[in-house]
Amino acid sequence: MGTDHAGIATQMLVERKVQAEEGLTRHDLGRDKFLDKVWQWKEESGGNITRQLRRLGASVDWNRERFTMDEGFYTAVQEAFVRLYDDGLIYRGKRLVNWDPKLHTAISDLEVVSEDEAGHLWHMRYPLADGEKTLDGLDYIVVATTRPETMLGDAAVAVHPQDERYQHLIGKFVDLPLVTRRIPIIADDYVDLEFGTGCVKITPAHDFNDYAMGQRHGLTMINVLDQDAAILAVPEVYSTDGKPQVQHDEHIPLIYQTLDRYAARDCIVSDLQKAGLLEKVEDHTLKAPRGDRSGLVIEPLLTDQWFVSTKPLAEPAIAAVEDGRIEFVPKQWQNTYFSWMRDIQDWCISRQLWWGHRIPAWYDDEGNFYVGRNEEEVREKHNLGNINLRQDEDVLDTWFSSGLWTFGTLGWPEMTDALKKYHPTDVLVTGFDIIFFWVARMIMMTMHLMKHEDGSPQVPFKTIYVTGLIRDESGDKMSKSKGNVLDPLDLIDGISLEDLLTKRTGNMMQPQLAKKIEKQTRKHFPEGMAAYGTDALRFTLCSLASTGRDIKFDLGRIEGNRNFCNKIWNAASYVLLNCENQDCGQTGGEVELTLADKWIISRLQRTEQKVLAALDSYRFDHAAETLYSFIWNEYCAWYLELSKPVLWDDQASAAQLRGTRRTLVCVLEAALRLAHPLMPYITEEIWQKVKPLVGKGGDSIMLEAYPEFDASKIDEQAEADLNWVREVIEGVRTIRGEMGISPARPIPVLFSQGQTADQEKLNANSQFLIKLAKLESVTWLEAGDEVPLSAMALVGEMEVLVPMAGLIDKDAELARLQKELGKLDAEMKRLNGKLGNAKFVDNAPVDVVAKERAKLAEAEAAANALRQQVEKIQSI
RNA sequence: AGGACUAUAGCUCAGUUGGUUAGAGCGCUACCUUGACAUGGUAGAGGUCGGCAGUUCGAAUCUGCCUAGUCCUACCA
Repeated sequence: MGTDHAGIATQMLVERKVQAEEGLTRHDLGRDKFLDKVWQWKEESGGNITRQLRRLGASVDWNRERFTMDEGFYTAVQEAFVRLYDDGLIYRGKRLVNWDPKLHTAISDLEVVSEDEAGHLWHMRYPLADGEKTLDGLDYIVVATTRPETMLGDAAVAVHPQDERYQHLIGKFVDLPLVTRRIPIIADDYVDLEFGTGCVKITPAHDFNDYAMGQRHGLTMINVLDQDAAILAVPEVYSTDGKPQVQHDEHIPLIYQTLDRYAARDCIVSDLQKAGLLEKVEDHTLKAPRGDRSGLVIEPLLTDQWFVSTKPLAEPAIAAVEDGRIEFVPKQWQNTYFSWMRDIQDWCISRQLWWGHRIPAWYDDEGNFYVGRNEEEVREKHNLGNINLRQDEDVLDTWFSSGLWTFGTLGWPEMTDALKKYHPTDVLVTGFDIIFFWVARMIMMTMHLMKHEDGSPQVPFKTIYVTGLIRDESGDKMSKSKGNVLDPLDLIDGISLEDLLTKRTGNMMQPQLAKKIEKQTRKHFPEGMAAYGTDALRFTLCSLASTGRDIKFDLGRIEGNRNFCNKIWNAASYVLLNCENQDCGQTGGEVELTLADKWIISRLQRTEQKVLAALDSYRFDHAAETLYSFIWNEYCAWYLELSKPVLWDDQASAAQLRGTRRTLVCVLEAALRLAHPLMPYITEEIWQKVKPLVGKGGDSIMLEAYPEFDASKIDEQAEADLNWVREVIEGVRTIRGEMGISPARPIPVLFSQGQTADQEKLNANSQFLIKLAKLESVTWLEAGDEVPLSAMALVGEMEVLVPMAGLIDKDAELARLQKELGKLDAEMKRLNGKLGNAKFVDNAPVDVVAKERAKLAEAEAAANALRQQVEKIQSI
C-alpha cells in the first residue's frame, strides 16, 4: 500500500495555495522553504487516498506503507538512475522538448493533450535572394504557418525534391524578412506537395518535424524564445549537434524583443502586412498541444534534459507480454501496449521542478557532469579532489520512481527477505489510461533492474487487470479540475446538496465551469446523496466491472445494492431469531433434511462453483450477480419461507428441526464467506453472531477459508422436486394475482390429471404448498372424480385447479386462458415451422432437434388442456 | 490519417464456444402492513438486440458495408 508524490500536480497546487494565502511565489520562498510547504500540505491532505482505502475496507499490507518521496524509496530511485546511466541507457542532451511556459518545465509526450482549436494559417511571402524568380516569374515564394512568430528562428525553406515548381530553386536562398538572414532552400521528401504552396519554413529550434529535418540537413538551430515563451533579446544559436555558438551574427529586431509570443505574433503579422509580404490569412483548425496540467499551449524548446533510451528496454518488455509471462485482462489491452511499445520514443525524465527526486548528477565549473549515488562517491570515482561540484537542480519525472514500485517498496536495492518472497508480484489492478505512463514503464524498469538468480529478468507482475474507467452521470471522465468527481466517502456516508456543490465547485481550476457543474449537480443530485455504505458501494463497483472500458456510475444500482445489504441483514436476523439458543446440530445429534434443505444445499454448491469461476476469470460482475441472485431469489425468497412450515410445526421431530436450523445457519455462514470480499463489513458483522451456531471459533471472517464447492452435495433430484413445488405455488399465485383474489384469503386447490410421481410429491410437500400458497385445502382427484369448474394452471401435465365458485369471474378466467393460449400458439407455430424444415431436421445435431420436439409436445399438451378448459367454462 | 471500442427494455448493464420464449437491477402498473424485511412481498406490462446485406438448417452472437457515439496513437506547415 502506498502513494506517489504526483510531482507536477502537487507542486502546482501548493504554489497556488501559497500564492493565495501569502501572496508569494515559490521563488520568493526559496527551494527549501517551499519544499517544507509541500511536505506540510502532504501531511494534511496526503492521507486522503489512504483514508478512502481504509473506509473501503481494502485489505492491504498497511505495515509496508510507502510513499515515493520516503527516504528509503529515494535510495531505490537513485540506484536505478545510476545503474541505467552506467548501462548506457540514460543520457543527457540538448533536445527539443515539450516546454510548459507556465510551469517552466519539460513534460513528456504523454503529458501533452492536443485538441482541435480554431486558429489561422498565415501565408507569408519570402523574397528570393540573388534575383531568382519562380516559374510564374515572381520574386518570392509563399510559406504558410500557424505560428508566425517562429519565423524569427527560421533556418531554411524546404520543398519536395520532385516538385517541378521549385526544382530550379533548390540550393538557392531566400532573404528572411524582418530579420536580415539569408537562408537556403532545401529539398526533403517530408514536404507534402499537395499542402498549401508546397513550401515549408523550417524552424529547427521550435518544431519537432523541423528539428528532425534540421538534423538531416545539418541546419543551425536558432532559438528565439525564453522560458516564458517570450521573445529573446538575443537569439541562441546552436550547431546541428547542439553545441552553443557564442559567436554569431543572428539578431532579433528591437521591437519584438521580450514580447510575449502572442503579442509578437500580432506585431510580426502586422509588420509583414505593412511590407506587403502577407499573402493571405485563412481560418484553420489545428490541434493545439496543451500541457495537461497547466492548460497552456506548450512550446517545443531546445533545452538540456535527461533521457532514457527506451528501445533496448522495450524489447524484453514486449517479449514478456508476447510469450505470456505477463497477461492483460481483458486481453485486448495488450494491443494498446504493443502499439505504443513498438513505436516508443526516448523518455525525457528530467523536470524543472522542486518537488521530486533530485537527479543524482553533479557538475563541475567546466560544465562536465558526473553521475553517482552521492557527492562523495562521485568525487572518489572520478578523482575529482576538491574541485567545485554542484548537484543538478532538476528532479525526475514522477513515473520514473513509480516505475520501480513493485521492488522499490520491498527494500531494493537491498536483497531483503520481503523482496525475495514477494517479487515478482501477482496482479496489477489499474486503469487503461495509465498503461503507457505506468504499466509499460514498470515492466521496462523492473525487467532491466530485477533479475532471477539465473540472470533472467523478473517481471513486476503476472497479470494486469485493467478496470473500466468510472465516468460521471453524464458519461464524462471524472476530474477534479472539471468538478464532476464523486468521492467514494460521500457515497458511503451521504452528503447534502449544499455540501456537494461546495465540494465540486470549491477548488476548480477553471472557475468559469462552476455554473455548469452546479446546474448539472442540482439536476442529478437534487437532494444530495444518501448514505449507501461501503458494502453497497463495493458490491456495486464489482457488479459494474464488466469488460467494457467505461463505467457510467448509476445511483440506481448502488441504491438497489444497499437494499440488498438490508435484505441480508433482515434474513440474518430471521435466522438468528430462530437458531440462537436452539439446537442447530453444532454438537452432533441426529439430523433429518427436508426437500428444501437438500435443495438449498445443492443450490449453494452451484453458487460457489459459479462465484469461484467468476473470480478466477476476473468477472467480478458475474460473481456479484450470482451472489445477489442466490441470496435474494433463492435463499431469502424461497428457502427462508420453506423453513417456516418446519420450524413452526408443533409436530416436527427434533431431527427435522435440527436439520432445518443447521441448514439455515450453515448456508448463511457459507454465503457470508462467499460474499465477504465484495461486502466486507456486513458479512463480518453477521458472521460474528453466526459463527457459534456453526461451531466455529475463529476471530474474523477475514481469516476463514474461502468456500469450496462440493460436487457430492449437488442433488439433482431435490432440485427437480423443488422446482415442482415452486411451479405449483407460482401457478396458484398467478391465478390469485390475476383474478384479484385477496392474498389474505385461503383457497382450496384440486390436483387433476397427475401421475403417481406427482401424487407422491404432493403428499411429501403439502405443508410447503399450504403455507406458501396460502391454501385452505389440497385435494387429489383420481381419474373419473367429478371436477368442479375451476381456474387452471399447468405443472407439466398435471392440472392445478382453483374452484371458481364464489371466487372467480368466468369472463376474467376465459380471458386469462385465451392469453395463455395465444402465447402457446405462437410458440407452436415457431416450433412447427422449424421442425417442418427438412434442412433443420437433417442438419442440426440430434439433441437440438429432440429438444425442439419435446418443447413442441409440451406446448401442444398444454394448449389442449387449456382449450378443453375454455370449452368447459364456456359451456356453462 | 491509422487503430480500437461501443450500440440489447424508459435508465444503467449482463448475454461465455452461433441452438433461451433474449435476462438482471432501477423505474413503471395492480394488489398487499401475513409473526426477517414496505430499503419489503405477490402478480404483471415493457425489446423486430443501431441499419442493410451475407454465411448457416439456425445469428443478439460470425463476415462485409453503412450510421451514430467514445477513446487512443500520429499529425500538414
